[in-house]
Amino acid sequence: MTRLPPLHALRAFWLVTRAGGIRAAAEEAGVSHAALTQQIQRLEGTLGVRLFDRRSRSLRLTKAAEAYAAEVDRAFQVISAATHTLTRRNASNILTTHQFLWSLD
Amino acid sequence: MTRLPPLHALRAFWLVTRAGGIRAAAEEAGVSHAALTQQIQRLEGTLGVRLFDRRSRSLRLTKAAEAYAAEVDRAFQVISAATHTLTRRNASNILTTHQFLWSLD
DNA sequence: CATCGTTACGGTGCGCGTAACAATC
DNA sequence: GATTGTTACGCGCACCGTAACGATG
Repeated sequence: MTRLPPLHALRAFWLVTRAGGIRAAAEEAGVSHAALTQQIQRLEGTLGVRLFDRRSRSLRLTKAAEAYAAEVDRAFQVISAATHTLTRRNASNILTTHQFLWSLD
Repeated sequence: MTRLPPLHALRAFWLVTRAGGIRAAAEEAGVSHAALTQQIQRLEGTLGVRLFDRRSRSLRLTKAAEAYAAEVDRAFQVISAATHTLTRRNASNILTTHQFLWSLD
């Protein structure tokens, strides 16, 4: 049985865990922090699992979410690397402004 | 530099490569075949790479796309497995009808 | 003529931004 | 008061369905 979570929400989760915070992740990815908050709430809702401990004004991964974050990171890096090798250099001119969001250094 | 393609389009690509055809993939995933066609066109457009050879009325992976399909398959299986272990059994009742689409056996 | 992929056309909810808020350092 | 995450509100297009089409075995 193969069932995927909402992928854009998963991407937001991935960015936040990498950056260590919502606002940092938002700036890196070029999106608003409100968007990331919504996506993470959606992910927690659909999974039925609390992914972050809200402590004061910072986020920390739940124990259950730590292993998950590691696997998600692995998966997105695979996708990123494969996409990069596929499109040597003929892609950047076709991407719309919307795809240019969500690109990190 | 980390840049992700449109993830729903990538998911469609994944389904089609697994099922060996658009209509088969659509039936498996519980979506319309027209939706899959659109997603794959979007993916090819944003990547700037032709992923399938259209021969008569069947699809065959391009040489360039073969390695890509393998990596994409790996990534989605990682996500699927990790999500499954994270949500032992407390998730299925929260999923909306929309998430129930795109679930395979 | 049954089945394939593509195209045409609309509707709707997801994904996003802007702007405000509450809370901690 | 500077900075954090959250909430409120609204907009546009990505995403999907239905229905028709052209083409091949």
